[in-house]
Amino acid sequence: MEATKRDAILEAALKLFANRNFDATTVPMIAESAKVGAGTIYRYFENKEGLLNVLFQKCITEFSEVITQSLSGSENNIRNKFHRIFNGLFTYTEERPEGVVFLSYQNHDLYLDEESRQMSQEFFEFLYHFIEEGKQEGVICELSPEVIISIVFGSFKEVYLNIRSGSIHYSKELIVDVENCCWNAIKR
Amino acid sequence: MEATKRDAILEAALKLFANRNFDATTVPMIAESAKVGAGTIYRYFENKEGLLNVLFQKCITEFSEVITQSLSGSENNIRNKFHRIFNGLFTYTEERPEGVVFLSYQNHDLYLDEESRQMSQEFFEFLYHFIEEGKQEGVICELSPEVIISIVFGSFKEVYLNIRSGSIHYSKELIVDVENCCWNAIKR
Amino acid sequence: MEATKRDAILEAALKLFANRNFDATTVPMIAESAKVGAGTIYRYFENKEGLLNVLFQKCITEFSEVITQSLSGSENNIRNKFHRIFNGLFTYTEERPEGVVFLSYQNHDLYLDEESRQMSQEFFEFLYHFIEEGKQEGVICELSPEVIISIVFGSFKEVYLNIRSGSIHYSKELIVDVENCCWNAIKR
Amino acid sequence: MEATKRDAILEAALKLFANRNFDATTVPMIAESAKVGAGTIYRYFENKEGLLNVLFQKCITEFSEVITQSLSGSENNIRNKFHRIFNGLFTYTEERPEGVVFLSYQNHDLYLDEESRQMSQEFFEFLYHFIEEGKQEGVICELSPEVIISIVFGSFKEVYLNIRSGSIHYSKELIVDVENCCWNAIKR
DNA sequence: AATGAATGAGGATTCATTCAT
DNA sequence: AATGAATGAATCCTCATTCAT
Repeated sequence: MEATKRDAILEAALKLFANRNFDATTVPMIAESAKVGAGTIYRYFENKEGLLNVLFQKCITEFSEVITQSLSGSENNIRNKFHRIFNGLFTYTEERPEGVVFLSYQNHDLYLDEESRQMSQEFFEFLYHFIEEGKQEGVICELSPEVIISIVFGSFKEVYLNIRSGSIHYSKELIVDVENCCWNAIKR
Repeated sequence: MEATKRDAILEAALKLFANRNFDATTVPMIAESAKVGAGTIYRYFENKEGLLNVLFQKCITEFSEVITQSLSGSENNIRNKFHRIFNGLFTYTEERPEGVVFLSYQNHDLYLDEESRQMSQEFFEFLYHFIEEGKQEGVICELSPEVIISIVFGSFKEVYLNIRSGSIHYSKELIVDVENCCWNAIKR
Repeated sequence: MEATKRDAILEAALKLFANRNFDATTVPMIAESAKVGAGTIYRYFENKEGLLNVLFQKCITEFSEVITQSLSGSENNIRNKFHRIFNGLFTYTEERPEGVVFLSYQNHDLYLDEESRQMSQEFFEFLYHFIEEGKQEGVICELSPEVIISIVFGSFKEVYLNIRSGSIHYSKELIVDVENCCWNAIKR
Repeated sequence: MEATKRDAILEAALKLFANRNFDATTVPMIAESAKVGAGTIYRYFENKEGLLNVLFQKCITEFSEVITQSLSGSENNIRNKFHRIFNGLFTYTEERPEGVVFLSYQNHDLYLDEESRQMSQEFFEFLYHFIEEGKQEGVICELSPEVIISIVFGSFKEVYLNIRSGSIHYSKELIVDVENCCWNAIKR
C-alpha cells in the first residue's frame, strides 16, 4: 500500500509529461491525476524536477532491461540481434506507451541531473557496443556508432510519434517494414 | 536599422525556443536577449503565443523555399532529387541552425494556430508528392509517404541534434553518408 | 474561524471598492487589507471581476432582505410602507456602511455578469411594484416608477455620501426630515 | 489651430472619462479619439491626472456659468429662481451631455487637486447661498443647505443617468415634472 | 510642435512549495 | 503519513510616460 502511492504519482506524471511536456504540467495536475494530495508528492520526491529525474531513471532502466532481455540467449547473428533490439523497442512501447515519448524529449536536458545523464550515457554505450560488434563482423556500415544509433532511433521515434498522433496507421507489418528500412540504412 | 527591432526579437526568440523550448522561455529572457524592453515585444506580436506562430510560419516558409529552390531545374531522376532535398535540409540547417530544432518540437502542437498548422500540412504534402512520384517510378519502397518521411526526417533530425549537442562530429562526408543511409532505407 | 478567510477578502474588497472604486483597487491592496496572500484570493474567486460580482450579489441580496423584512407585517398604508422602506435603507446603511456606496457605482455596469444584472433588475422590479401600488391608490404622483425611484434613491444616496464624506452631519432627525422631503417629492 | 488640439484632447477625454471612468481610460485611447499622437497630450497637460483636473475645472466653470447666467435678471421670486437653476442644469446637460456625468463621479476625489476641490467648494457655496435666501424668505424648508442641495442634485443626477442609460425616456414634460417633484421636496 | 516607438514599472494571475492539522 | 489551504515569487501583459526624430 505504501509503494502504491509513489507509483501512482510516477504513473500520472509520466502520462502528463509525455502528453503535455514538463513545463506545461502543474503539480496539482499530477496530484489530481494520481488521486493524491498535492503535498503528498513532496513526501516522495524532492520537488517537481526531482520527480522528473526519478521518472527518467525509472524509464531508462525499464527500457534498458527490455532491450537487454530481448537480446538474451540470442545467437551471434547481428541481423538477428538487430531484429531483437528493434522488437524490444516496440515491446517497451506497448508496455509503456508514454515511456519512449517521455524519454525522447530534447528539452529534458535542462532539468536532468548528473545521475540521469550518466544512465542515459550508459544505455547508449551499451548500444554503441552492439554496433561496434556489427562493424567488426563487417555487416554494419562504417559510420560512428552515434550516427548509426541516431539513424535507427530517430526513424523509430518519428514513426512512433506519428502513430501516436494518428498520422500513421499502426500494424504488425509496419513494424517489420520499418525494421527492414532501418537495417537497410545501416547495413554494409 | 528599421525592421531590426522586430527581427531582433524573432532571432532571440528562435534561439531560446530552440534551445530551451517554448514554456521554459520567459518573455523577459527574449527581451534581454534581443536587447529590447519587455513591452516592446507586444508592439510587434500579439503575445508570446503569437510570437511563436509568427516564428513558426517564418521558419517553415524559409525551409520550404530552400527545399523548393534546391529542387528547381533538377533532372527527373528521383535519386538526384532526393539528393537535392537532403542537401536542402543541410543548407537550411547551416543558414538557421535553430530553425530545424525549433520546427521539430512536438509540443508546439499545443500552441500552433490554424494558419501554422495549415502551412505545416502544405509543406508535408509537398514532400508526400515527391515520395509518390518515386514510388510510381518504382525506385522508392512501398510504404506510405508519411512513414517514409518519418524515417528520413527522423534520422536527419536525430543526427543533427547530436551534432548540435556535440555528440556527433560534423563533416561534409558525414552528410553524404547519412544521405546514403537514408536512401538505402527507403529505396526499393 | 473557518469561512473567515473568504469573508475577510469580501469585507476588504467591499471597503476598497466603495472607497476607491473597482479599477483603482489592486489585488495586492485587497490581499493586504484582508491579511491574506495575494494568491489566496484566487482560491475563493475566479478573478478580480468574479470577486466584484460575488460581492455585488451578496450586497444586493442583503439589501433586498433588509428592505423586504422592514416591510413584513406592515399595514396596507402606502405612506407607512414608504417609511419602512426608507428606514430599511438606513438600517442597511448602518449595518454595511459601504454597501450602498458600492451598489450605486455606475461604472459597475462594465463588469457585472448576467446574474448580477438579473438580481439588480429583480430588486428594482420589487420597488417598481410598490410604486405602482401607490399610484393605483392615488397617493403617489403619476410619474413612471423608474423616475420616482430615481428621485428617492438619488436623494438618499447623495445625502448619504455627504454624511460619509463629513459634509453633512448625521442625526436621527435628519433621516426623518429627508424621508419627509422624499415623500413630498413623490406624493400626489 | 493651436487651441484646437488642446480642445480636441479635452473633448475626447471628457467623453471617455464620462463613459468609461478615469481608470478604465488609457492615454492612447484619448489620443486616438482626439486624433492626436499620444505624446502630444503631454505637451498640453502635465499627465493623465493633470488632464483630469483641467477638465474638471473646465466643466465646473462652464457649469457655474450656465447656472449663474440662467439666474441673471431674474425676479426675486425664489420659486422662479429655482426653476431657472433647474433649467440651467438641463441646459448644461444638453450642451455637454457628458459634463454632468463626469462631474458627478465620486471617485474623482482620489485624483482632484487642491484647486479643483476649491472650485467645487465654491460652486456649492454659491448654491448654498441661494438656499439660505429661500430659507430666509420662508419658502424653503429648514434643512441645512447641504442636505437640500443633495436632495435636488441627487434626484437630478439619478434621473439623468437613467435617461442616459436608456432606462428612463426623456421628454420636455419629464423635466418639468422632476423639477416640481424636487421643489415639493424642499419647499416649506 | 507633433509624433509614436520604446520603455519598464506595476498590475493580474499562476503555481511550486510549505505547513498546520 | 497525508492533506490541501495558504503563500508569494515569478510570469505574462498593460499602459503612463519619455524622447529621438
